[in-house]
Amino acid sequence: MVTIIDVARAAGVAPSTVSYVLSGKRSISPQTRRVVEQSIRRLGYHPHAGARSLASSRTNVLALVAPLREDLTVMDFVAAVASAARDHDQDLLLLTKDEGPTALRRVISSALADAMIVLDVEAADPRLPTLLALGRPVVLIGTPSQPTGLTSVDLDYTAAGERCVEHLVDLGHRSIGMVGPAPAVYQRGVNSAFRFLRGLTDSAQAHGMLFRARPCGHNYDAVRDCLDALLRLEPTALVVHNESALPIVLAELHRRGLRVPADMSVVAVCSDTAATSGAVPLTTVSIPAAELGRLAVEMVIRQITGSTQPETRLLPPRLTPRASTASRP
Amino acid sequence: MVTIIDVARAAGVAPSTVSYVLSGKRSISPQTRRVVEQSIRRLGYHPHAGARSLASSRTNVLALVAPLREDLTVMDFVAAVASAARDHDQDLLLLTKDEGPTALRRVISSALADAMIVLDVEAADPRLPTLLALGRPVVLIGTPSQPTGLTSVDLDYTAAGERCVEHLVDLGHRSIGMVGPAPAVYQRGVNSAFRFLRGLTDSAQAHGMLFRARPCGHNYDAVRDCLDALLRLEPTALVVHNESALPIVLAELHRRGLRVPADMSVVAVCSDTAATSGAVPLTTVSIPAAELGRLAVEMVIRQITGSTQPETRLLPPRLTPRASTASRP
DNA sequence: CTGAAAGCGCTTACAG
DNA sequence: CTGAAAGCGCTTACAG
Repeated sequence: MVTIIDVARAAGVAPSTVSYVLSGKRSISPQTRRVVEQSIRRLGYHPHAGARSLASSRTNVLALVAPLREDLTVMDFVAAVASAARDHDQDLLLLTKDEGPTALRRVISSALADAMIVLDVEAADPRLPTLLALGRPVVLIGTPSQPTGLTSVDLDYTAAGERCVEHLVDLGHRSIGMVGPAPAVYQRGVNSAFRFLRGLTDSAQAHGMLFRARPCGHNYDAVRDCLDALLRLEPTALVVHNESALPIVLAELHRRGLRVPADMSVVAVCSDTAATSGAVPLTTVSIPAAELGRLAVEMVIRQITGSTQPETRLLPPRLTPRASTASRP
Repeated sequence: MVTIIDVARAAGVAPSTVSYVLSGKRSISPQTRRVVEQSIRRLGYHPHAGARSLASSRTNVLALVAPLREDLTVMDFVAAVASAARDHDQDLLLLTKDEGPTALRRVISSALADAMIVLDVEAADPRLPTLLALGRPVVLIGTPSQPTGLTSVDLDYTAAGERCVEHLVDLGHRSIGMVGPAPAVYQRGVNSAFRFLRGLTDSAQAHGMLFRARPCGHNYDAVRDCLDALLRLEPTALVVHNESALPIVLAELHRRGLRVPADMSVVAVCSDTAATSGAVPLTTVSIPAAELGRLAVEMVIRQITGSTQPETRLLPPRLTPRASTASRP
């Protein structure tokens, strides 16, 4: 292995000088810098991460705690965080949600990472106290129901609900049904589910609209039952907050002879990919995974480099009208 | 931070003894072991990963190089590798495919990981020479077209193609259409695409069946065109090797008044989740992501701990009959 | 069965 | 603007 001593010898300088060229922590004469950089390149030198971490107590590694279920949105977040991390010269350690609080403690205590980004936080999440106790830089993607003293970023789901209703009001709709996340999601206390529902409900009421919401599993029977229940109110529009159920919902509307958007408008909350891969491009409030991931990395790095106050950042929703919504039939 | 010296002091032994208790690399008296383990627990000691890596030249970290696109199967692989890694007390560093060969060199040279698991290898993959030159433990998930001197695991796609045809032959079908991966997949030279097609083609010919295959993008227009082309042969069965296009294919068959399986049998190559989330549970040859991920981790660890010969391991396909295939109409 | 000590490859005060 | 040296927290021969 090529060490800093090899580079120093090749460049005719002290190892510390090589270190300072690399870190930029003190001024180096242009000639010295040039010679050192040349040697680094010529020898293919890469600093030993462990040695660096031992000496500096910085790993330049971020840990991402993700729920590794089959879910395109999760994949979006992982991709966004990975790419943002690299843009900031950080590597990414991947932890799975089911490893629980002990894994977080282990990773921080053994100096495998400097900071954590945590996806899919639940209402009474057992990792929250641990995260707080660790006293390390943390950013949650998602919003816990209680203030936790931790920094978080999320889509403003309340505003997203309102935005959906406004869009449908503008199109003249008077009755809306909502296909929600699976019952398990509500049981786990995933806050975004409640906030989106709240936004819809309040806004529907404010506009004097008929509104009914149902949780919905993502298998055929669950979707059929859900639609049976919703269609009793004779809605002319459906809001779907369940990416996995989405294709089934569309297939089932079709089966019932309800054309989108002629007979039924559909607004979905999902990734743009999911929205545009079906037969009819869907009007969406998209989950800005790329932006949230990037933001999370930036905020966690700000915490690493200087101390900051815990804050909650909610991104405003953006509704993109596509072919699945139209004026009330 | 709690160090090995703190533990040693608390237990009244030398630091080296604590180290040996942890590693099990020499015999320790039961009393000493007990006292040391107690101190470790009481103090909440976690060895410093960097220090350990520096002293032992082992990181206990595996690097996974994944294509982070929106794809449930990729997610399956990532989840499988992550969980298998933890079962072997390894942590996981996540690299993205688009970081290219330099990232691999960087990670190995700077001792961030001991070994690599690489997904989504292409025919003329620029990472292959680098991987070989690194001389580190590597397992590819997928099969390069040329023998590379690297170990790999994959589904036996040729056999998978044959299996699909046999299943349909048994049901009396005489004409089969195949909805393939996107043209870009063939252009990238993803070997599994060619091998699956080969298996289908050869087997169809051997059974004297009509067979036509088409690559297919995963948007509505592409699917419509693809089906237009395939249906000219009046197939009674479709094999779909394109998870993203799958829901669109089903929707489009429906639109054309073709009932599954009454008018058209469908066999899909995809994850079980994708197969069972639609209105009709699909007959599949499933991609055994969990098994492949686990196997890859085991093989790479075998390489780390003792040297081994490069080998290629192909898992036999398993066809699961579900509701989407039936006897020829 | 256990200890004392060298050494892994860096960073960073200390000194000039 | 640069160097010599201590020290980060482990592991592992060496010794007994």
